[in-house]
Amino acid sequence: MDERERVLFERQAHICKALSDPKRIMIIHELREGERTVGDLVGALGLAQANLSQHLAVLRDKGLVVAQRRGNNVFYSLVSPKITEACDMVRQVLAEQFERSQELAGGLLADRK
Amino acid sequence: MDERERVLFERQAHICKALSDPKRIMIIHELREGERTVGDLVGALGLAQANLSQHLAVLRDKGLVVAQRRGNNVFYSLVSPKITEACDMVRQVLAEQFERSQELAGGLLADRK
DNA sequence: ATGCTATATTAGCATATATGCATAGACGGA
DNA sequence: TCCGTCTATGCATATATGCTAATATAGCAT
Repeated sequence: MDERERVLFERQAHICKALSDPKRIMIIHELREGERTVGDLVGALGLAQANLSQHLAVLRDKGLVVAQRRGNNVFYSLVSPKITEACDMVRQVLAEQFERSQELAGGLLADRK
Repeated sequence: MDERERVLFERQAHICKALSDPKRIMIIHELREGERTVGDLVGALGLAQANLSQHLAVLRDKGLVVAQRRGNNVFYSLVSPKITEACDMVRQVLAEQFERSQELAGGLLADRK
């Protein structure tokens, strides 16, 4: 495993870390519909403004969202649709996990009859 | 945002958290070639056995890998190819980030001449 | 049983992260 | 300029994470 690859893995890990908080996933989920102001997000997600702003800062630092100030508001949007796709793939992993646990549950019922 | 969705986001976050460490990404990268014993992984990745074992435990707990004992060895493998796909999508996000920074760098050079 | 190899777990420490609260900064309007 | 609104930052604290070293468990062979 060479050094270059090691660095890539590290950066990949950083991106995943940005996605590893439910509130940040909610933010991304909301932004997939289009750009939103901080106030919009506070309303939609019911988070405290300061807290939301901190999570937005994390997403900004990892390069997943961009902020544009327009007048009194700051509009956030996703840097790339790939981000949504990545989240969707993780969702699919999750879906498979549920399927597997349903199979197990089904097995239990089958044993019973 | 209903309760059900909130729970999903939390579980999604847990999966991402499992992917948010470079060593664990290396493990997954290695496992995409097929199943590996803990010893194989120690050799391939150059991690301390105890440390590796802990990371494997994380991946196990989050349901991303499975362990099967055969004789004296424990073989690990990915539960699903979707996991690899999810990692690949994250990699693509990373790739886009590099492209963007190259564009910026290109802009600098252009300004200079 | 004993010992050997392979793997897992525990404890302790250092570092990082999330959160709430208070406050600071930016912008538009009077 | 002063005010009100929108957004960001700093600080204190609680919790989580990763690492190492030591120890425990499981299976195989003698």
